[in-house]
Amino acid sequence: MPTITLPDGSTKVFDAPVTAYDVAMAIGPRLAQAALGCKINGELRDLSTLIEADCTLAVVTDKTRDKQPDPDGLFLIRHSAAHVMAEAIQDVLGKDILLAYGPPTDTGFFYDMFVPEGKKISSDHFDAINRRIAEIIKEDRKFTRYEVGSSDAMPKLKAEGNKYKIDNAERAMGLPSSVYHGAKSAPADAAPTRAASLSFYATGEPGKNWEDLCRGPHAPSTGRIGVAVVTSLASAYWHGDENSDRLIRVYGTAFFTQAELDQYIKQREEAAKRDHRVIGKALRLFHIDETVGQGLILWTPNGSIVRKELQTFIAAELKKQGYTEVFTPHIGGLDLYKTSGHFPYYKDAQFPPIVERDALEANAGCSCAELMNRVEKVSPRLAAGINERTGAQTITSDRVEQDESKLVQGFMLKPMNCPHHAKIFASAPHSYRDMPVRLAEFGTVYRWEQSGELNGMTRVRGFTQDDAHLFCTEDQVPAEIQGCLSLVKVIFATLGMKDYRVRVGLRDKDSSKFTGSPESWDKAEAACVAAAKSLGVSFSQEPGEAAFYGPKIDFVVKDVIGREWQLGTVQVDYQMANRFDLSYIGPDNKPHRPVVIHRAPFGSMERFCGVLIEHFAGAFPAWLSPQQVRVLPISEKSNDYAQAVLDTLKAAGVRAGLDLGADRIQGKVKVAADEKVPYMLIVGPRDAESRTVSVRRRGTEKDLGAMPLDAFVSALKAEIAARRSDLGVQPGA
RNA sequence: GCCACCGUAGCUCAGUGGUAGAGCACUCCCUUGGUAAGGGAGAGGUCAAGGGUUCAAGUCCCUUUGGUGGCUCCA
Repeated sequence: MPTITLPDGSTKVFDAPVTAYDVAMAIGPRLAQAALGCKINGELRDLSTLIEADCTLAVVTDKTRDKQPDPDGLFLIRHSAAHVMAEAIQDVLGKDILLAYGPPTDTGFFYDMFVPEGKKISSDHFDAINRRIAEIIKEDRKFTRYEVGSSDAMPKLKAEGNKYKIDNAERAMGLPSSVYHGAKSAPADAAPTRAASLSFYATGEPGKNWEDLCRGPHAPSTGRIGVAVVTSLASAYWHGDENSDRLIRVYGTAFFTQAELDQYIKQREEAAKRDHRVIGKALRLFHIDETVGQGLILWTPNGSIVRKELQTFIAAELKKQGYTEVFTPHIGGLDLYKTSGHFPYYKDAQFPPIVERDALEANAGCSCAELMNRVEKVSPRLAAGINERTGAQTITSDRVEQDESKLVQGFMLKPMNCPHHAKIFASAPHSYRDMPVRLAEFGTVYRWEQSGELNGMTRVRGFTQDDAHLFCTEDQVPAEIQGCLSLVKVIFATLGMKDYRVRVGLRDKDSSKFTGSPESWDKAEAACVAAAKSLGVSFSQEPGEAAFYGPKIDFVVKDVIGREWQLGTVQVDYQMANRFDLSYIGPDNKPHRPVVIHRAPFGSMERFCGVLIEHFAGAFPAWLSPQQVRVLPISEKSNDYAQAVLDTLKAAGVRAGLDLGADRIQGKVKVAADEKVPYMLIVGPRDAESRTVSVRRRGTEKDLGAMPLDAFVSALKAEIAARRSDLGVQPGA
């Protein structure tokens, strides 16, 4: 006799087990008709689920109460659409395509599948697949769930011979895998549930229509999907394991209506226009040249202005916060990075070392492997020093070369700035009275990112961090973290950036893999959490995500196509001072280890500017715009006055341009608008006579009227000085 | 690094084995026009690079290189 509690708090009592559909029907036939599934005790389930015990139940339809598309409803139809797409693909390309795994995602769904040798799925097949999907939807076949006991299920699957499904089933039942032997094989304790039976979904009648091993839930029938299409292809590894089978991941999406799908496609097209790679090319902000190298940004004059203004702004804020600026070279000796620990542990992520010519000649007979060995080994003295200071076998004996004459010295393009900064700190004695020491540098670093990961300005191989290292006493850590975050807050607020989130990486308390005392960690973690809270944006605490040397705070933003990029980071480091033997003299007249805070709140100028281009869609505020004003004479008759206006603007320090082209004014306006110049000054004979300018602000349809040139200049200068994020200069203001 | 797709004028792109194309930008001429492109002419190409098939290759095949989407990675 289940008593069912509905979302409004009311209850319905039934004297026998009922399905969710029956409950919906009892509420109203129109609801039952609209129902796609249900949530029982908060868990999304099929509409046909039989309810035998008391529970809370919400009927899921295509819309929420406030008439928005229901995410749970979308989840249901997309999960179902994944099945329909898989069936369509097998109909078009053959049953020998083996299905692996097909879940819904935020924007649609995908299905991973194994395409046998000699077969191919390409975008040429999309039309045929989409036609078949539409047919299956039109057939409006019911999704029929049936369960098979574990003893019967495995023979059934083995008979079907799809090893991926067998693997999925074994995982679901907590059995050891009989077919997957990858490194990422699920450990026994990772099996969350041991299902007593397996569920299958037939798209129609079991045994007659297409079916798939699937946990569910699904929409009631294919007709309820609305509209579904296949969108793109990619590859993916089985269980994300690169040593395992490579599968084809087919992406698709589904919506309740064609109009919603059309809108989604339109949104994607609009977003693509904001892409920093597109805008960067159109507005000539940066250039990447294959002869220079992949992932290496050439900052063209326009982009350089944006970057320089940003750096000037950041540098001014740093100065207010008591930072001192330093400069360090782009390379450093190998021993520096052996001391810091960056080499050779992260050698795969670095450009290979630069070895002196003499050393190369002396080792000419060596194999490549032996040469690398001689480059990577550490001298006994360096190893002994590090091991003593870190109180552990940080440099293991197999990495030490006793015969120092065999060691090959060299340099590295620096992957990080901290070793150089540590050496600056160590170059002079420090008293506790001097602390904290805050060393800041727009430091350029180089990392060997995998070629497939490179992306415009957001993932590159050479980039300039807005880096600084704060050398402080243990007590100063919380205040310094807070300082880093208030800097982020000021700059994001100035730029009008609100859409970012914060991750706080905490240690895994059950692990012993961290350096520094637990008390220090607790204090630093509390300080990170408190600082993150103070930002007033969404933040998450992620245990186990700390670096081994300390907790950290990361700032994450999304690009126009929804990919997340980590911008800045603030990391507390209890290890570096040990490795570099850093110290300050305390009030007790004894040396103490400082704590180091690494912080690059905007990550890199490259990534930050890339994100900024998308944030503003290329329409920068006046203070950042490569060209702030363009003077447009109505005709050649006004060229002299236009030139005088330009000279006045330039004398005032404004970045101004002049369009003396043979175009009519309409053409000049169009070009200036396309180039997203903040202010156009249209000048003709009338303006020349009264020494005024007709101001047309970016984004307005017409000019805002004439104003005296001097008034415009002073208003614009004020706007620039204030780093306003919107355009405000207008006549009469 | 892996898989798929792509690379034609400065930019955006047509061109399915038979003489290399368009629009914009650029240069010149006409037009002197008050707010999102007036008109005309000209110039501009090793069709990413290399190799192969073919009487003939931008087009088909192979290799290299770069880009895009995804996977994996990211101190």
